[in-house]
Amino acid sequence: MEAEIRQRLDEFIRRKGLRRTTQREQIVSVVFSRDEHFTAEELFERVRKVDSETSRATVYRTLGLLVEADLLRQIDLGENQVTYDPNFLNKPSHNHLVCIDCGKVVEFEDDNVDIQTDSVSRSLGFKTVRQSIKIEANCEQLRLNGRCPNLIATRLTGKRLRKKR
Amino acid sequence: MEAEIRQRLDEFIRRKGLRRTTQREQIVSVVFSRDEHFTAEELFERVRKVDSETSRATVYRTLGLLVEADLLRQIDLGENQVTYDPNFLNKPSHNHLVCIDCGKVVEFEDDNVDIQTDSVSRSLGFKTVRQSIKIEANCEQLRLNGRCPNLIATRLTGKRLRKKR
DNA sequence: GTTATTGCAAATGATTTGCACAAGG
DNA sequence: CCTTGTGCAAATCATTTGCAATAAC
Repeated sequence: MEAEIRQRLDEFIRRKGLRRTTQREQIVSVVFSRDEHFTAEELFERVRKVDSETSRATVYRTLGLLVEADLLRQIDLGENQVTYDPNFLNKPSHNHLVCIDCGKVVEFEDDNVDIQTDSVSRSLGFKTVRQSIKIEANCEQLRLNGRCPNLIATRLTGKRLRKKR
Repeated sequence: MEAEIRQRLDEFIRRKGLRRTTQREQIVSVVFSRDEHFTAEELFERVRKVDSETSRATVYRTLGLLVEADLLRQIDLGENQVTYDPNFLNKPSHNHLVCIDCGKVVEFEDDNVDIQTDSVSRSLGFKTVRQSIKIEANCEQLRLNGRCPNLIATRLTGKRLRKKR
């Protein structure tokens, strides 16, 4: 994975007449070191642990680059900050289900859904380039058993639940 | 339509122990006087024409109320501001296709899509509460004939194309 | 050497909030 | 009256930008 990312990025950098810098290298390796979604601020903090000099501005600028190079995608999870998803290289057509009970985000790929949405596009006279689906849903286990396995899993892994505000 | 909105809003206001104010009445009637999507700022300008005293803060606060009452929905069209959609009362399960060529937004409802996404939810152990789908697509007519009827229609009706930035 | 890139701090822009006054019930 | 709502201006918060210094190529 790493290799393909480097390659794509180098290609992008060459094509655009940009430069390979230490900061970009570091940011990219932090971005793709995990498959979790993140915000710019969260990335900034992670990057700072690797290099305490890197500025917030450079993080934002590099994020813009990665999105432009289509290595990273912005997704809308209903927060006030933009969320970034590093998993589109592995799962080019995945979408997101957000648990209303615990905030957990589940990624899914489903060909039938894609077929249906493509069909909608076509019938409207368009050709789908990309789509984003967000399903907000309740956990059935919680409703039936009063316990949400996702909630528990989420607590255990320490993943962030819903945003404060 | 108007009647049902008033009724729902009154019910919401009563239930929450809120008050009916001139500003709220005016804002609501402006919001539902058209079926176009709008931003808070655009609404503010429209409201100002009716009552030049109304503040931006009240517009924002009322928007929050309407969303909470589920009379209005926030949608993500990839702009930097939140977009509001007043059409969910008429079309409870509609979604959006955005033309990459001209920025036109087309609303669509499709039962098959809903069936597929519900099925995805179920298979993951969830129960869908709501979903939002954004299809980004190219206009086939533009590709085939070099002309985009939507683009033309959009120009004629003077609707806003893509955001500046 | 050029030209792109960085870090910093200041600017921006949308949205929110504290507060004194006004208005609904 | 008593409490909620409003307008105003200031505050927030994420993100962007101008600029002088720094680093790619």
